[in-house]
Amino acid sequence: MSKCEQCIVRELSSLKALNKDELIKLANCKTSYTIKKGEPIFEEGETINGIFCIKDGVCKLSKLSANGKDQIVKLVKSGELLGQRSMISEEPTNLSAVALEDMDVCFIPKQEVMSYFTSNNQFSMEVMKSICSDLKEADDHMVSMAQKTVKERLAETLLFLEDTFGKNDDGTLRIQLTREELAGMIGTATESCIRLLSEFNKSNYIELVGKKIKIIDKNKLKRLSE
Amino acid sequence: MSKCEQCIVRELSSLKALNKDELIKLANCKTSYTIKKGEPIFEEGETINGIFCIKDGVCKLSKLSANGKDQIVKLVKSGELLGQRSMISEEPTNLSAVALEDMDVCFIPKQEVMSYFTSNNQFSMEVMKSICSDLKEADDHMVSMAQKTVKERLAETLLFLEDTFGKNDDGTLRIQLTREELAGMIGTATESCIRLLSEFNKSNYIELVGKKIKIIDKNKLKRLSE
DNA sequence: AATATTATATGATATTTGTCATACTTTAAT
DNA sequence: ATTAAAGTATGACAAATATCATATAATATT
Repeated sequence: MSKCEQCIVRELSSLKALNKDELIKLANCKTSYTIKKGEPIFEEGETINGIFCIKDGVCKLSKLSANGKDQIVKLVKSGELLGQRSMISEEPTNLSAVALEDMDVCFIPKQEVMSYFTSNNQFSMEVMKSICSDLKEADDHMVSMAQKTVKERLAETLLFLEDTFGKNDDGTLRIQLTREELAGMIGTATESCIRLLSEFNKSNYIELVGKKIKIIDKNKLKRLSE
Repeated sequence: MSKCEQCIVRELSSLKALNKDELIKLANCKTSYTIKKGEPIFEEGETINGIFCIKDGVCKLSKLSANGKDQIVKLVKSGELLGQRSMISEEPTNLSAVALEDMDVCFIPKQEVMSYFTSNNQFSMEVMKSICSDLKEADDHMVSMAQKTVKERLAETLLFLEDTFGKNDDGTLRIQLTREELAGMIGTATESCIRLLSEFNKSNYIELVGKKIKIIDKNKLKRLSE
């Protein structure tokens, strides 16, 4: 059982509002474990009795739609918390969380989080702010989906992926998504996604290095996305 | 200056967690006013230093997209609070709020709300829950936008409007939206929306009574929306 | 190593949706 | 009351996107 004090999640998430005593309590009640790429952290419909701290790795939050396609709602990366929404609402989650890479995760039981809510007002405010920020993102995302073309959304998403997850040494996007997953992010058919990637490739906006994607012309993509 | 105790907003919103003393304080610091149909409560980019209580009427929360179309993100009706997101984030709002009918509204200054957050933990939890519920709705809405056809979304939206705002005596939807606004809700061109309404009309799923819409076959619409 | 499976790619085609033009109807303004 | 403006409606067409078919490449399995 490691201490939580130097953990990246404590540094970056709402947990930064916790004091020393609370951190010690936290270290004693958390459970940590690893999740292999492709495995779920939780699935649509489950009740979540606590929150997950992402120490390492990235996962996708997705929802299976009526037509059988998996819509990716959000990517969550190390330093972030997961499951707050469902825990606070006391409702089963509407999303599945599946690891895109091997992950290190901790689980904090609900009881513990609730005790912070009552004892530490700053923590409550931090959590509120982070949910508000999710809400703003979700609204903006919704407007994108409703008003932008698939091409615009693909350009936007590629830029987002580079900004958020960075590049490998060879310049390709560090985060590894299949074409199907990328299509699931922008809300389109896999074939349409592949076709547009080819088009971007031919136009020299991006370069396809096997399955990997390298952004060549950020400005063009940015202009395209607006 | 009226008391807040019997107000519908106090009954239905997070304000139900306030105690007597807090309600008296609230009644003393709130400002109430009316807003005419078509007028804004606030506009995209404004900083919001408090929350609005909707005593009567309905307003639309919308965002102007790059292509000049107004995407309606949410409708807010009497009994609900407005502006929490922006106030808590301490960021300018990303949405405009415009009255769809004449409205009665109260404004509670930020300072006052913040004092409830520190003094009344149950109030904080209620606000958190309501934002979480907005977030869930936004995510679901996003998936709809991404995965459903315009026809499915129109069917879904018509059912939502009847369920949420009810019917007039003649069976038409109580909430009065222009075709452009309805198109703005489902994220499509006004002409496409009108065309599909005509189609639904011909198929006897709905009846167009002038500008008003009357749902005839709920089940067919429900099946269509899935 | 050989085979099966999955992911990526592309063509052909159908369907959906947007755009532009125009007419008609209702509402607002003078 | 007349005119202007805005909202509703529909046709014709273009553009975007999905679907189905098939080929190839990469990966996993035996």
